[in-house]
Amino acid sequence: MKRPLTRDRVLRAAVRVADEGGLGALTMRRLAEVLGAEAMSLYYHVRNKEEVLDGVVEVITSEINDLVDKIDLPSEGAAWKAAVRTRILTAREVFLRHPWATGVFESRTSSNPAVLRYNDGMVRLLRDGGFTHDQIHHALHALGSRSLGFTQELFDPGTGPVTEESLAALRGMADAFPHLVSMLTEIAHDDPDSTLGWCDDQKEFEFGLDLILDGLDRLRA
Amino acid sequence: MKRPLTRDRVLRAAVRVADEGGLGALTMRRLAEVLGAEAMSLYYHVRNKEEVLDGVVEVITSEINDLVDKIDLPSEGAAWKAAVRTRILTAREVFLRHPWATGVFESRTSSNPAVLRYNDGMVRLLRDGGFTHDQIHHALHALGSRSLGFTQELFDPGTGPVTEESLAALRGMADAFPHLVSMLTEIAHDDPDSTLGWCDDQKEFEFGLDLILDGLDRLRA
DNA sequence: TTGCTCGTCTTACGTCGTAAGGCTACCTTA
DNA sequence: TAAGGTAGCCTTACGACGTAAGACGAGCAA
Repeated sequence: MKRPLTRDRVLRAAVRVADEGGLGALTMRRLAEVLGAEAMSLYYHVRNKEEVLDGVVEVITSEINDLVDKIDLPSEGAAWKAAVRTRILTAREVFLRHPWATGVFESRTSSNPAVLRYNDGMVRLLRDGGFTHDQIHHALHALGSRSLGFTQELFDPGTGPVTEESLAALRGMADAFPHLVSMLTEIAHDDPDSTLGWCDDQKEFEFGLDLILDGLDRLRA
Repeated sequence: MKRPLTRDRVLRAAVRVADEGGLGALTMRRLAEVLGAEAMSLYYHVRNKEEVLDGVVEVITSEINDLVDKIDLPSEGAAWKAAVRTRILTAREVFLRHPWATGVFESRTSSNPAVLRYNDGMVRLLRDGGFTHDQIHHALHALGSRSLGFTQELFDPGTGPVTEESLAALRGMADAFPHLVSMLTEIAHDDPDSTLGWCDDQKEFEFGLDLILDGLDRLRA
């Protein structure tokens, strides 16, 4: 890395570092290292680490915008739903490439240009669908982070495949959490194709998304 | 603070420290200080800071469980919706008391007993409503963190009240984000009761919640 | 009395973000 | 062309963090 430092190069390098080593690896020193510079040199291009993280949000969101800008789908009237659905699932792909990034988005109320631009496009699609501005406002809040393609999961029976041990552990909790356990055992039984693990994140995301989009569709004038 | 240290006292103190100074104030040294001890003494009762944070999740969720356990509402058949709604809005109150806590929940896949117990109760209510186990599973994923009463907002026109300056700033962005700006100006105009700020978080939360609950209700057999 | 073990404290290490200021290469301007 | 300034990068150092290693004292068991 011999080229001169740039705010833009710094931010792109930050994404690269996090891609390789996770968010924990994103250190000012490590960031400088991959740029062939010293930590303090970064501060000429960036006020502090917070600004690096803000910049990361911007880089990721720009990546999303580049993708969704290429989508050319009708959005007038009833077509709004498919258009919004595609937009959101496209954005989601970016977060699948940068799994660490959701944590950064969660930690700041991002009002940078890229995020505003993404939301602007969202408002346009909903407007095409015939929603009022007030409805659109509610819709954006109802979608929350889902509009960018990710959700906060609190319920996760465990990553990894459904093993015999985990089923045994489940049976051990049947007394303490009877309803939960009987649900999970049925889930595991219904889907013996257990290599995928307990839950199919993508399917669940789409289920929740469709639930909301269908609900919104019913509100249209 | 002269009483002997306890894992439980440590965890409760952690919640207190975060309540007073935010999550950033939750330091092993600060935590020891409010307990009248030294930092390293904590490690006898707690493996590391991660375990403190896990414990904080447990304390907060227990606080939630204490509240929702007192709810005595019918949940059979169509009554499921009101029961779940009340449960979730009750949980939400706890996070309004501990605003910093959402960040802790987000940062870990919490499978501690308290969270399992909360989810167990949720499954029971949905079961009472007549949902299949498979539907309940989808429902829990669709609700995500909303089942505990909080959401990840990415869209926030700005905290604080709607001032003349912020409206002027809005007009300045009309060229870059036309749809977004025209929506926001209409929102601000429709609701001149601007002291509340741009968005009523509680109203928006309930809107999104009802959207999902209504959608689920239509799936019932 | 002796010795163990439980709970706490002292000291210290490595890592983090970053403040303060030094060094050089280049540009401006007389 | 010489003088001075500034842009860009670096060195050094500080305080805060999590925590490893082990010392210390009190209480109990033998």
